[in-house]
Amino acid sequence: MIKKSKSLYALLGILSLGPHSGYEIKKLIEQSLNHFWQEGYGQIYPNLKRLVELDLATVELKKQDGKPDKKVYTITNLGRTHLKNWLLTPIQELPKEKHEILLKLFFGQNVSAEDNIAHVTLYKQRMEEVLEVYAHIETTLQNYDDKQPDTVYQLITVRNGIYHARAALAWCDETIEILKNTPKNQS
Amino acid sequence: MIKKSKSLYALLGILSLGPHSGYEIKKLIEQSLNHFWQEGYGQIYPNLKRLVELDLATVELKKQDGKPDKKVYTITNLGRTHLKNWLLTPIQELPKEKHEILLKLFFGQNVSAEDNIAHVTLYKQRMEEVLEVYAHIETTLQNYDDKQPDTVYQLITVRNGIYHARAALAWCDETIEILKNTPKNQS
DNA sequence: GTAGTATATATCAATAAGATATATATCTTT
DNA sequence: AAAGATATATATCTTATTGATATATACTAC
Repeated sequence: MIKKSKSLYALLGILSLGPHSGYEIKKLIEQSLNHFWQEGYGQIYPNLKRLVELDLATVELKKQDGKPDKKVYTITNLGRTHLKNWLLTPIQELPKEKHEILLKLFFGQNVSAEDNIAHVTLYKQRMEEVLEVYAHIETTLQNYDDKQPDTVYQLITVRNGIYHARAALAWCDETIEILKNTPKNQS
Repeated sequence: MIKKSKSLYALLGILSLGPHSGYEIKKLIEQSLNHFWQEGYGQIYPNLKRLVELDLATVELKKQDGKPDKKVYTITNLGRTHLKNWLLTPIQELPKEKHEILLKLFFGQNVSAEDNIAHVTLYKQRMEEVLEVYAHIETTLQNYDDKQPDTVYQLITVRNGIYHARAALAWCDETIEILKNTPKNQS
């Protein structure tokens, strides 16, 4: 166990799939983990250095033609052990959300019902787009003939996104109906 | 508009409900906003100072019998204007979640299916407890005879929590079934 | 009387987020 | 061919946030 920070484990997890540079890791997180995890460069580069200092990864400078040189990080056996230890540790706490639209709605009596309906309508549109993206990823994963062992794990995380998005859409419909029947009480 | 930070608006929103001390605000956020918003003392006290500096709130020292003195903050008219401006601004982005269990499951091929099922089972238990809490709050809100204007807004935020929790539980059931049918592939 | 809890404010260190600086190279448009 | 946008790649800086801790008062329960 290193610390409470899960950033290092996120990086170790990515490196367990293969050697990567910091830039590649950022792209990978944006493409695959974005709906439940985010890391910025300000976290990735210092933490990759730390991984090397802790002997959990090694670095190698790779020269590329037509592109700037890159530093490729490879997980060590010690790194794999640390990752597995963390993967076996029971989850500590439930995810904490910072949900801007709910914060606005909680103080909704300061503005009109119409203004609040507008927020929910916009949120619904965004979530419909998100759901489409997830549905597309799901289809892609299901069409893999070669059932690689990690496909199942990618699938269940995407399925989580789909469940969440559908729940959000149902809540939007209910909320819009409730707010439509709210008497005007502009303060 | 002050900054990108929504902490100040969360504080202004609380103060729009009535004058409060920093300690009271912390308790209020823990009790009412916890499922979609969190603030620590390290945010609350410095930001209350900022609110006063920006003329968005005023302070008053209140002596109490049996309890330490407290500083009561009151929202100003300028503060209400700022709050309303923010409440009328369309939501900027979708909530970003840091979801520990999904991070672990994404790298789940590094351990056994049973280990991953254990995580989901624990998560399901936690979410069942959370759902019960929300359901209780919902009942309390619905039993208010005097339909205060802000009750509706509290209700829709709690309903959001209920939708989320139910979706999480359904996902847990599906995920456990999928993982039960996963061949052993301990790496 | 002393341990624990509640009230109340403040602050520090660690972590995280967001933005920007720097550099190389390609591709597209004028 | 110059200009501008985009992609690759790393690094860093400031601000924001979290989590923990320090300080103090006073009530409650054993």
